[in-house]
Amino acid sequence: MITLANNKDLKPEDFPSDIEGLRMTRQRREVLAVILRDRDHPTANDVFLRAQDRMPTISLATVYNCLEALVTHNIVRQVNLDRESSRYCPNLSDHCHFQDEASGKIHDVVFKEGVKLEDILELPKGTEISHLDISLKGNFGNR
Amino acid sequence: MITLANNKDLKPEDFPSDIEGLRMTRQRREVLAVILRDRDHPTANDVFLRAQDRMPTISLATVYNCLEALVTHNIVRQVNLDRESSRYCPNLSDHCHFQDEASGKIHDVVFKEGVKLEDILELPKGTEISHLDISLKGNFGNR
DNA sequence: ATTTCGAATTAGAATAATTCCAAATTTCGA
DNA sequence: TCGAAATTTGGAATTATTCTAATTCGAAAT
Repeated sequence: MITLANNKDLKPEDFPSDIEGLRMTRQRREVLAVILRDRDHPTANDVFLRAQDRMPTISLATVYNCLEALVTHNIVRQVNLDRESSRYCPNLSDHCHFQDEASGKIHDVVFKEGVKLEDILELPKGTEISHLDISLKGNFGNR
Repeated sequence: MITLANNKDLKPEDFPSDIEGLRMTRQRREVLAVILRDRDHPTANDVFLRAQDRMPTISLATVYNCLEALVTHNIVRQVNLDRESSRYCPNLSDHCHFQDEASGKIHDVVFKEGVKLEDILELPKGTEISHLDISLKGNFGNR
C-alpha cells in the first residue's frame, strides 16, 4: 500500500482532498507536508517557521489547529517528552522515542518482533490499554 | 531496610536532618510528608493545598522548590503524563503509570520479573539508557 | 547566648506553551 | 450564485512553572 507517510515526493497540493475523514485545506496540507518532509520531530513552533517559507501568511494559531486536527484524525502522532513542547511525528507504526542526551535529538525505536504488553507488565486482568507511551533518554555508547 | 518510603507513621518532624544529602528544612519535611501520606500522585498545587493545612504560611514557589530538590536528590519521582501538570510519587522502585480514563486516577504498574529493555526494544548496540518512562491510558475492563 | 553568612523561603513578576475568542475569510452544497 | 458552516487569523487569555530580589532562617563559630 502506498501511504502518505512513505511517499516523500508527493507535493502538498497533490494530497487528496480528504484524509482519514479530515478535509484537507491549504494550511493543513502545508503543515502535513512539513511534517512528512522533515522527520525530525519538530515542535509546533518549528512547524510554524517552516510552513511560513511557502505560506508566509499562516498563523501560529492555525498551525496549532491543524496539528490538533491531524492528530485527532490519526494522520500524525503527537510526542510528549517530559515537560518539553509537544513534537510531531508522521510515523504511525508502533514505536517509541529515544532522546539522545548529547544532541537533544529524538529517534524512533521499534519493538522487537512479537513483544506484547501483557508479557512485560503486571496488569490487572481485563485492563484495556488505549494508549501506550514509552520514551527513553540516554546516549549512544560509541560514535 | 526501613526506608522513608515505606514508613507511613514517621512524622515529618522526626525525619532525619539529611536525606540523600539534602538538608531537610521544615518546608521540605512537610512537602515530603504530604507525598508519603497521600500516594495519589498529587500535582504541585495539590501538594501546596495540603501542606497549607499544617503550615499555612508555605508558598507555592517553595513547594516547587522543595519538589525540585526532592526530585533531584532521588527522594521522590516526578511523573509526567502528556501535557498535564507534573505529579509526584514516593515510589522509587522501577514501575510505570497507568491512568484510568474513567476516573483520571493514576495507578502504579510494575514490570514482570526479569523483563529487560533489550529484550523488547530494537536499540542500537551500545545505547545507554539513563531514563525510561512508560505510561499507559485505558480502562479496567470489569468493575 | 550572639553573630555571621550562605542557603532557603517568600510574594509577586515574568515566561512559555498552548488555548480561547471574535471577526474575517473560505469552502461546500443547494 | 447564495448562505451556512467550517476554517483561519491576530491578539488576548490561561496555566504551569520559573525567575527575581528581598527577607528570613539556621547551623557553626565566636
